[in-house]
Amino acid sequence: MWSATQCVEYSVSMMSLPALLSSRVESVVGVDPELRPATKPQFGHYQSNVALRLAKVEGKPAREVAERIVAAIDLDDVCETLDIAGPGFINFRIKSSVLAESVTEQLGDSKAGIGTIDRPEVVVIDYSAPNVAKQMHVGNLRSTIIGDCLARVLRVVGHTVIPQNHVGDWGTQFGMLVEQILDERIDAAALDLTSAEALYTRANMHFKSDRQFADQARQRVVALQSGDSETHKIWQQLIDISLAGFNDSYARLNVLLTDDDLAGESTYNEDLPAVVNDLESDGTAVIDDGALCVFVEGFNAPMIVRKREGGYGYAATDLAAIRHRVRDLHATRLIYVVGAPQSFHFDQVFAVARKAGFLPDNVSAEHVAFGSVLGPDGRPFKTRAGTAVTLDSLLDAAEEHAAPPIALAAVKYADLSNGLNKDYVFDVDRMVATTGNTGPYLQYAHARVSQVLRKAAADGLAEQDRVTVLAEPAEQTLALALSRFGEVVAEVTSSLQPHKLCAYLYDVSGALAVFYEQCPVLRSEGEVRSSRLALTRATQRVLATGLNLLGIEAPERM
RNA sequence: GCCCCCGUAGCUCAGGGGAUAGAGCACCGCCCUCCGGAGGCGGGUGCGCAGGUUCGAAUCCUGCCGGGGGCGCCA
Repeated sequence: MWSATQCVEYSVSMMSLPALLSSRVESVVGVDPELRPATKPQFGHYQSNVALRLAKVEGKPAREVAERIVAAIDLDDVCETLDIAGPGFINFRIKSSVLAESVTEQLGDSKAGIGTIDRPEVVVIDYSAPNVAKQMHVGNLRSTIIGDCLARVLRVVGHTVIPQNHVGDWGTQFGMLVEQILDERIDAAALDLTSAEALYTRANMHFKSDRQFADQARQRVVALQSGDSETHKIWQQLIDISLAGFNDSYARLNVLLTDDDLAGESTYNEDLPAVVNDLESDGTAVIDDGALCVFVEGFNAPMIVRKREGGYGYAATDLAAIRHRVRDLHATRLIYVVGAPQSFHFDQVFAVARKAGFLPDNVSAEHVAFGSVLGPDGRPFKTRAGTAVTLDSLLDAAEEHAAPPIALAAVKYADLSNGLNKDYVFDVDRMVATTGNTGPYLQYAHARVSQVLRKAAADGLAEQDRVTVLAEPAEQTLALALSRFGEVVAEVTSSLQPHKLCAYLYDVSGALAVFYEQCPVLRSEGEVRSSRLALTRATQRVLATGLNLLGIEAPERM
């Protein structure tokens, strides 16, 4: 059901080098040549297996097909002589003058080679969504920073991004919380997030152990939903202290979310009767065992939109949210950055929304399902005390190893650099590490190039803006890596996998490190020096821009 | 019972049907008269098991084994 977004076409305003190569080859062979970065330096810069695939169709030896293709392609202006290798791979080595020109163009581009999309969309991204009266913990971290990264990436290519923070501010637990506050005669306005969470725990225990209290809590939910003023006042106080706590966390995490992005579950409360009415009136939803259900083929359980007692569940809220995002916000792409355990729920909600007409065919809906955070024992992660690790304690631990911007980079990158799908094992030592494939390593690369450029400026060297010499392998490797930036960013806008951007930036940093060791910049002279300075500037821009897309600061000194 | 995800080096993880499967950590060496050593270079008997599709499978299909998650009135 997500195929609509998988075939979005990218046409960049500035044709990137890989795109140029690909289109030239395709014009000859008639199919996507599936150009890939070469797996080994001796195979050139890009490789294609198109001859092997065509050989099967044509019933001819692959090398023969490859020879015919190579003879027909005119790439003399872009590549060195094409090589045919192994069973029939075609290897492309870009002329260093072309590579140099490409990096020069990139350096002059305001977005460092990131293309702008032809058909901008309105994209709603649902992420973060912490629960009121609970501190943010490491589980909330993933949604928040992944969503933040995707928002930045989609925005930079030209989409209109509308973040929606679907805060958990509605439902049964608030009856429990309000009732506990009244029971303990607490002034809710005097609570902070930590004490509210403790209250939550007490309320939960009370609810389970005291039947009378549980009944009162249920009645309190009804009072809340019907607008009882005393109940609503206490609820609002809980919201206020929670939002203040969340904003502290967002500020500390340096993410873009603001109060403008808040759209908690409660905001859809008034829509629910109408939404459910729509479903019921056209027969999409039917009463079953007292509850109003939607049965969808392929799902072994119905989606309950209205409970037997008449209350609405979170399925109804999510349907209302979809309706709002499509009808009022005019979104054509909906993205949900929510944990993998919710996969069934979202599959079902999307299917029901399609059936009900809330989700037209021209609007896509994707669940970016990320894995759970596990402890070293492979079980969902808890502290020794059995509670989730708070965000603040994790950041505190990281700041014992490095200054705040570096520590934050370590934590964010440790998370973003993992594939989304899999659960990942939480390890404080690894998350706060600053050596190896880490956020601080990328920042360090940026700080090094910044240092070189700072010294160049101090030496009276004007900003160089042309790469003209790429004689050394280390220079070529770096230039080649830089030229791929736009493709990688475009890939992330469709696959929604931030770890690919991480891997790319790590590649660039590695190429930079080798260049830095082998190719003196300031101690070289003449055209070599000016070219290397330009290459250094291009590297700085790609690293700074890329880190920014990850939501990570790129300091010039560290 | 049914469904989804996962299983790759000692550990944590990348791998878009293609060439000799790669990083980081850890461990052992080496590299500072050299733009920043948070660095570079060198060191490896690893794709859970068994079939299948294919010229070619870590990747696709089937069945097992192992781990996690989900499956009508919590959100």
